[in-house]
Amino acid sequence: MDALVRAAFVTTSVLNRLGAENDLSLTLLRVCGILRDRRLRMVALADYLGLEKSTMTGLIDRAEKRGLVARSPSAEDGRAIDVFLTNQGAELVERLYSQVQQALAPLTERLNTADQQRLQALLLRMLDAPDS
Amino acid sequence: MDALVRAAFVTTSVLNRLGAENDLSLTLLRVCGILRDRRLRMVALADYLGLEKSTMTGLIDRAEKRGLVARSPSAEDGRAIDVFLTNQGAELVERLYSQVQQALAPLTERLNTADQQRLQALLLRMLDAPDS
DNA sequence: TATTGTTATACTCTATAACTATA
DNA sequence: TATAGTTATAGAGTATAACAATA
Repeated sequence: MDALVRAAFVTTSVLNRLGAENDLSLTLLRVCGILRDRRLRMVALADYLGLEKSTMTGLIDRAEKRGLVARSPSAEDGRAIDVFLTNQGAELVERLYSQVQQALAPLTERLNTADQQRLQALLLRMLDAPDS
Repeated sequence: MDALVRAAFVTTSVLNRLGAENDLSLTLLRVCGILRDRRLRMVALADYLGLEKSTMTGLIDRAEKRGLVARSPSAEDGRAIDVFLTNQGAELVERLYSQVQQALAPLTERLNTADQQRLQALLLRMLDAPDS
């Protein structure tokens, strides 16, 4: 339990630094990561992040102003707004993705390949297990 | 790598919720956790968290106003200020510590005891390995 | 000169409450 | 009535730059 918390802080700190180098807060980094392969409405995005919808408005305002994401009225629901990555945003996400891999490598490579796979398998079983 | 990041987000979200229930931001939760068994000066605290010392001033101001921590001039260095938990702060930390265990239990208990120990051993080896 | 801490300032993140428009 | 999104407001977290006190 302690190890899990420590690992979370170390990992978050790496993501935080990487975000800062690209002028992204951790939250905006996540937003972009979530939108990598999806288009979501404001409320769905807020639910993903555990934030209020009014908070999303500000986040998406700033990301839109920087050309990373765009808004588009939903075709199905006149009230809803879809959010998606622009080309520029998509490029940034791909760049970030490989930066994250590189930045975490010094950590993960302290384990040999077999142990890395064991760790991943254990984490995934923990994260993806059906609700108990 | 993906699993590590996901685990970090899930764990952080649990800590965040627990902090919010006790009116503590994630950062203030960490400050209290760090001070659990130490007394540190402002700069050392800032280094631990990877924050600027001016940010610490605000954080400690608010924590002090709430009676969780206290400041005291360092005996060794006339410039330095030591920060430590008050009795009230220490009580809160102990309460929080067991809340964290309980809140993470649904997650960790998806693994049997042997696998929990394997996971912890792998994480610790990753976190505590000597610099490569 | 360098370090410790604070202050002033500005911006981001966040929630709550009130509002508009659509369902 | 309920839901989706925005706006207004307020407070916390954060960094940068400038400062005073001490080393």
